[in-house]
Amino acid sequence: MPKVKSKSRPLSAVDAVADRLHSAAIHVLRRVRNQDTVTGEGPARLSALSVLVFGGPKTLGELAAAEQVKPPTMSRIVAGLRRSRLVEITADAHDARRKQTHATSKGIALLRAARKRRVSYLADCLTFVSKRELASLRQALDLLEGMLRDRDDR
Amino acid sequence: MPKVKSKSRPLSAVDAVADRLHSAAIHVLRRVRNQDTVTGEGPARLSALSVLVFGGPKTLGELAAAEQVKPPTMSRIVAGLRRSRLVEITADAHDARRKQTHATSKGIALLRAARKRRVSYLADCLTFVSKRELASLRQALDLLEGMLRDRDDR
DNA sequence: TAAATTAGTTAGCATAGCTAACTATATTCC
DNA sequence: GGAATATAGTTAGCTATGCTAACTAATTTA
Repeated sequence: MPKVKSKSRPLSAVDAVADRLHSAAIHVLRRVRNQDTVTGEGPARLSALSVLVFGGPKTLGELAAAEQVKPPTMSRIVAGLRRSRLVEITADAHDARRKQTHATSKGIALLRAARKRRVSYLADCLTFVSKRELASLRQALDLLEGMLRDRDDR
Repeated sequence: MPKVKSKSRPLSAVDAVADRLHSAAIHVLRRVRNQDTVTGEGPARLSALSVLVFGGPKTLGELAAAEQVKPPTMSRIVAGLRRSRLVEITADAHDARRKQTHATSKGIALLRAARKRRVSYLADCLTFVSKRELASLRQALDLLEGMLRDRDDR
């Protein structure tokens, strides 16, 4: 959670970047979202499935935390994924309350295809970007990823 | 719509950046989203209101196009904003089918406050970022904004 | 002026978020 | 050991947001 209010640098400059960052994030996702509709699964399900595919099996609570939603919400998301045979649920060996959720091969395949479409779309958008610009984008992403890692609140 | 498939640069490098860009956009928005809950209005309403505040009055169709949703969806969003007295609807002078939607002063105030919260949150996250890093982020945003402008399909 | 198009709404469906209240299992504490 | 408490997940029910299909009303076109 952000606690520090400002520092030496003029705040307005940071504000402007923050504002543009927010706007750019919205617009990037809007474009990409359209590429996902063909999967037949909604964004919350695809996102949860992605956590399972790239992070391995998780309990419902872990998934909810990873996706920053409440348990009842994740319960329904997982139920939907299960109906579509994209995940399977198994009992936890050490705690009968917990349920391990893991992606099926169908789930893995679907996610990989979806990811490929998304990435292809953005990659196409980046086709005419110069090497130097691409490098600066990469640098900015390093920065953002670090920032998001440091501030993993909420 | 992306039509060109690739070019000279090795595709995997672009793919990796595209993938990271997608992921970063998701995570930035997830953080920021929480800051908006105190307004009592959902994301779709705030986003539509933002279009009205910063872009001036719009017809329902224009708003739907700007927000990339279908008219019935925007119809309901506008109805919600109206119930909360954040927008007002007036008849179009030239076409009786059209309805002009414009933000009220209450709507403008609410949006400004929400925007301030969002930007403050992100700005706080960026507080410990160096001048050089901030410059590279700014550069990357220039690039992204250009890319999004060029590809204003869908 | 009749037909076609366009703007917006209404109805009805699905997903996705929440809280409150519940069940079932684990843990803690006397 | 057993009662109280805490934790994991589900169920029920609300709101918001997306869609398509079908409708009304107004405008344009033929």
